[in-house]
Amino acid sequence: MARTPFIDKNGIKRGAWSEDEDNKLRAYVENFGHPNWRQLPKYAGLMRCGKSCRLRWMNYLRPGLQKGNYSLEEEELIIKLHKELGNRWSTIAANLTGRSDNDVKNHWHAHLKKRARLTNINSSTSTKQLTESSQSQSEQSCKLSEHNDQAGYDMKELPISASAHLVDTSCLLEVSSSDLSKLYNGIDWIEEDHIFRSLEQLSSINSLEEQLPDSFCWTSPIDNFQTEPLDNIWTQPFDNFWTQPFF
DNA sequence: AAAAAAATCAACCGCCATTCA
DNA sequence: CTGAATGGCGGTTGATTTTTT
Repeated sequence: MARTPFIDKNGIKRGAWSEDEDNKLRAYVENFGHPNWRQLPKYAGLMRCGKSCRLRWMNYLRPGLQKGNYSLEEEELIIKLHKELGNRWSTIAANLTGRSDNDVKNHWHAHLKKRARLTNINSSTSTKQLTESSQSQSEQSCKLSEHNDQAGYDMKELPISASAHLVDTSCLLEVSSSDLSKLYNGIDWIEEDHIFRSLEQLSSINSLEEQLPDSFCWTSPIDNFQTEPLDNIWTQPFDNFWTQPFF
């Protein structure tokens, strides 16, 4: 993951930090603070440049930092703030406890970008409606075919069906067709390359739950699903499937 | 089992704003 | 005012790990 450590032509160490370096930096900052990052490595006994020390402290060593395991609430907040603020990562990170701007930025690019795009695609069905739909469990209908993916998200795996019903707040759409109900968790579902097929009776949902992302929010109206790889699904007959355009 | 592709994420780079001599 | 020093920010990279083929 990290870059291979090396000494540059000025005698400055670069690349991944060793545990020993971490300890030196941590010990120094905890005792003396960081009034001057450029001077710090000299006094802390580090061969790093000040910039590297600052980065290491801010993104990794700083107390109270939280790594990984973003909650659904955090992810939704990031998406919301990004929509309002754009790529102002430090401002966005400041609204989350224990997250560095670098970490938030990485998480955005790795996990949230596509989901946010779908949220935009679904903007004709507002967040308000999404919430109301979830609370009342009434079905809010929207035409998938009306959605225009201006952001260029690759929707190649999604068939267009007659209608879609929002069923909860975590980008879940229940897609209905004449003889088959399918469910997908927006982007996460596509990333997983699975389709969630509704079955009338299913003894267990364990296998599905294991494959869902941590952020997945299970909702009561959909009790029984099983997963199948997309390839399996697409080889099976499907009403109007091949005549319907993709989006 | 092996190779290729994708994902991950720590660290780097260049630029900008502010401070200060 | 000017310019150097500094902290901070956002875009990007790339080594390693994980997943897929």
